Amino acid sequence: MNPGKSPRVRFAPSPTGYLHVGGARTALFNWLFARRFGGTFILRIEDTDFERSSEAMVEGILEGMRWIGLDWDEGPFFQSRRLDLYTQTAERLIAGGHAYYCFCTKEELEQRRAEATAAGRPPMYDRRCRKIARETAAQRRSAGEPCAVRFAVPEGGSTGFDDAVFGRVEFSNAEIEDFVLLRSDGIPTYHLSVVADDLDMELTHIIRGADHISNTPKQVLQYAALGAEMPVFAHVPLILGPDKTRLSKRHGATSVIAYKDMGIVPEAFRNFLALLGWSPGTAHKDREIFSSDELKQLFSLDGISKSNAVFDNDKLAWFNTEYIRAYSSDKLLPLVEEEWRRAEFHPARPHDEILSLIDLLKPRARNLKDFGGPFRAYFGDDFEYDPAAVTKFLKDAAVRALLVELAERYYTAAEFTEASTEQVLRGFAEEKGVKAGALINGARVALTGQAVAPSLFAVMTALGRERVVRRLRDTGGIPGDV
RNA sequence: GGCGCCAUGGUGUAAUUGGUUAACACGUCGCCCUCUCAAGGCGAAGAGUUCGGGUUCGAUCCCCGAUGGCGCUACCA
Repeated sequence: MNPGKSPRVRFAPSPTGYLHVGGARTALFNWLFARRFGGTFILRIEDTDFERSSEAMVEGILEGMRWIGLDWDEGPFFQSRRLDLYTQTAERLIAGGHAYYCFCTKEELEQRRAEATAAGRPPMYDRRCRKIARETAAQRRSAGEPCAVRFAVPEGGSTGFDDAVFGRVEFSNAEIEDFVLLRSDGIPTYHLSVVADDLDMELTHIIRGADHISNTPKQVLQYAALGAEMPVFAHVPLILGPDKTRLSKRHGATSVIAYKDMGIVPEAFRNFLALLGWSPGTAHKDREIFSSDELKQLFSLDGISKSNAVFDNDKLAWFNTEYIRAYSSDKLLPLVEEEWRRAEFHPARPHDEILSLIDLLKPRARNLKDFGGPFRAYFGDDFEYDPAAVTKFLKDAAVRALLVELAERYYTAAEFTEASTEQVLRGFAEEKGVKAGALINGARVALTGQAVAPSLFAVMTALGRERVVRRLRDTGGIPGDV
């Protein structure tokens, strides 16, 4: 790294879709890198493809970044508002003899490309406009003939760069075509706008997806032509779906926000993402859970692996439960409340009771959704009985009848504590000659609607005597097979 | 097709950078615990490092080749 110069990095998504997991990880790595080395993290929106870009997508990207907790120091900058910079850069390139006007139309190019492919030749631009004399070109241009600007790639030799993760990468110039810098409508292509901006924003490190490796030489060529100092390139391997093909909607959620909607805790997602394609190394090889601060302290480019990584939902789910379990109830509350809002559920319990209920339930939570679904019965009376749970533990009419009878024991009991409720139930079971377990399991379903719950007597005291009695009395009316 | 990159159990990653019984985590399976389900505890299966050659006393690690996967191959980014 360049000593004495604090790093400047950027995340530069194009708003043609929501923030997807690959982009999110690239953003995360950039952010981590900047934070680790006291650098600057810049957000730049590459919206020069007017056809496909939209403002809604910009908002979606920002939302995704905020959700995983990535804050940027500069921007967001929009390339669509910086067009002057690109035309100026193109002019500099033309003046220096590194670029030229091309009058070929899109249709002509397509046709020639098709012909070349059919003839088995590489479908590269044949450089015919490169031969047009400068004055002639200027004339045709001022006469109003539409033209694009192409970069004049050197005829021989090769172009390469030292990638911080892949090492030396070299391409023969013969493989690089004279790519378009400025379209005939004056809008720059990606190739031009990236280098113009990366230069203008004085970026020191370009950390981006490995899918950009192949067009990096096009940028290197421009740096050289402009006499500019090259940044350090660090390409990050891609994230694949379980079938090892590029992650796409086919594999389920691809948008980061979808994971929020699925009940994933942002810190868990971030932690999971950080370890996809990066490792803190031997010193921490036995750890998986890293706080944001720890990641900021540990991250470095040389921990990035070279091979693509498969996105594993199971592992993400594991991170999620780890985080939920580790959270204090008041830290978890806002997340749970958001889930409730989404589910249009309005808990009918006082604040402090809600907190202790969260503490009671979180060891069994894998997902924020649990609080809006399976755990509803704890927070209010608006809940449903899980049919599978009913068939499992309440299909016996005798058990149901006993539970109704048991309700009266609790109604008249002197006290209602964890110990006393257990004592009452076990005594009752013995008296009736049934196994306590049968009653306990049945009561669990009657009280919570679920077959899964914390210890029954903890549940009872958490619910309170009034609810327990009422729900047990209603046991007979619970729908399901008897 | 051309060019580039990559290759450690099913998945994510380690391996003092040539010397280990190839480690950890997720997942899977079994047992214990038990009022359910998780968790937890204990244990197991699962890779000889894609394959084939080399270099070396010795290769996961270096070299060559093959195979496979991925990426790029636009007046998209």
